[in-house]
Amino acid sequence: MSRNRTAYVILGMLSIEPNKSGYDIRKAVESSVGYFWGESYGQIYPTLKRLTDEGLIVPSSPITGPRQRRQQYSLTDAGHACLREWLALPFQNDPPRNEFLLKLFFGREAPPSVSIGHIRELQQRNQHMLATMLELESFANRVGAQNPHKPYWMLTLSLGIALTRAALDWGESALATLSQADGEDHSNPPTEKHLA
Amino acid sequence: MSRNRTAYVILGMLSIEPNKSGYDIRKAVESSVGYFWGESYGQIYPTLKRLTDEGLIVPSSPITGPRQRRQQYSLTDAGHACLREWLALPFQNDPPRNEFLLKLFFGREAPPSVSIGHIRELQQRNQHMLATMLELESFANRVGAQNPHKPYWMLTLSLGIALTRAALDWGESALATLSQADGEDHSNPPTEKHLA
DNA sequence: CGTGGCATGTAAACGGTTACATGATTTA
DNA sequence: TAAATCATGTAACCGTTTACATGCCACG
Repeated sequence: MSRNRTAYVILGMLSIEPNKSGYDIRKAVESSVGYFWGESYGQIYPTLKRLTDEGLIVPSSPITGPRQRRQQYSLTDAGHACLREWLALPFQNDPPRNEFLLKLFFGREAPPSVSIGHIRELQQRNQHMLATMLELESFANRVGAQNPHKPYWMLTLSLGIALTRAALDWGESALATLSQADGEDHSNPPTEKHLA
Repeated sequence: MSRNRTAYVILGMLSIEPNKSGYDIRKAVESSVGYFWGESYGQIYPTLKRLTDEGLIVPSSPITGPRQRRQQYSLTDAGHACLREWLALPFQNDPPRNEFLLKLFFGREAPPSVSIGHIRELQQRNQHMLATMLELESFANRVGAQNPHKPYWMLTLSLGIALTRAALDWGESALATLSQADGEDHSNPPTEKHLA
């Protein structure tokens, strides 16, 4: 039943702003929902073709020949309806896969410095993410005050910001905990046995 | 270069407690790291065979015939080393894909009640998750006080708890925001046009 | 003895990324 | 016109899930 989610990303982006090419869509995804969703060209272009075949989108501007530059698309009424239908369906939580937490969970197999290093790296990435999202937030506040999508965009942003802040707080105390343990507990990692 | 992550989950679980079967490993994953990692049998069993071929694990108990019941495995020294090597490698953050946020981002395409419903559903799932994790936490505190893995397990748990709490807080205020908007703004969702 | 659940395993399909190929446009 | 970059597209591969097949064991 459930179709490719990439299709709905495309429909959604075109519903916000018509006349977008595959390239445009990719860019828009990256710069708006990039912190919780990713798409690759290898997924976008075939899906654009499929959606066209199904009549959910239409090529809107220059159709000059194969490999033309900047082929743009817009939603049809059917496409619009399809998007709304999907929106009303219950969301699935995508299977959780957090390699950072996985390594931390098995952390006792290695010296504490390994886990400490991972947490420091996580902190850096989160600080960077936080800065990006705050920038996006203030940008959205300055521009487009009356954009009807804005309330929803701000909601997604504020969740991202809240989660990242919580993670940063956690990281601080986790580093404190592990540094302390590192000082006390040196025999922890079970080192290679010296067998013949 | 990078091999299947399932392999490391298996190595990690066997490093914590040897003599586990594929079934055991699946159960252990579900009940310990289930809130940030998932594995399916279709992934575990082939990987067990491959790891055996590569000498990273060994079948430890009854080898009676094909399809024997409860074939168990343990780590070899090579397997142990392989696990530690992987632990020290930088973690990759898995591509973010949050369908809830995606639907919320496009939320203005539908009536506010749709987004409100999704957020309510999210709140319920998160409350359930929080309860599970808090239970796990108190269990870990009661039992296994001197388990050497415990500090690391508690760290992963506390991050999960912190993130879930942050999400719940966000959900409350998001519901308030949207309910308010729902009252004021009824013309928002562009409804189906009445064309012949 | 037979039924239901436990445990193992496999094949096929799927969603997605990666790497590559290619044309078209800008810029120097 | 040469080089760089923009934009489109495709084929191969990969990890994972799903559905199914199959025996084994416990329990009525």
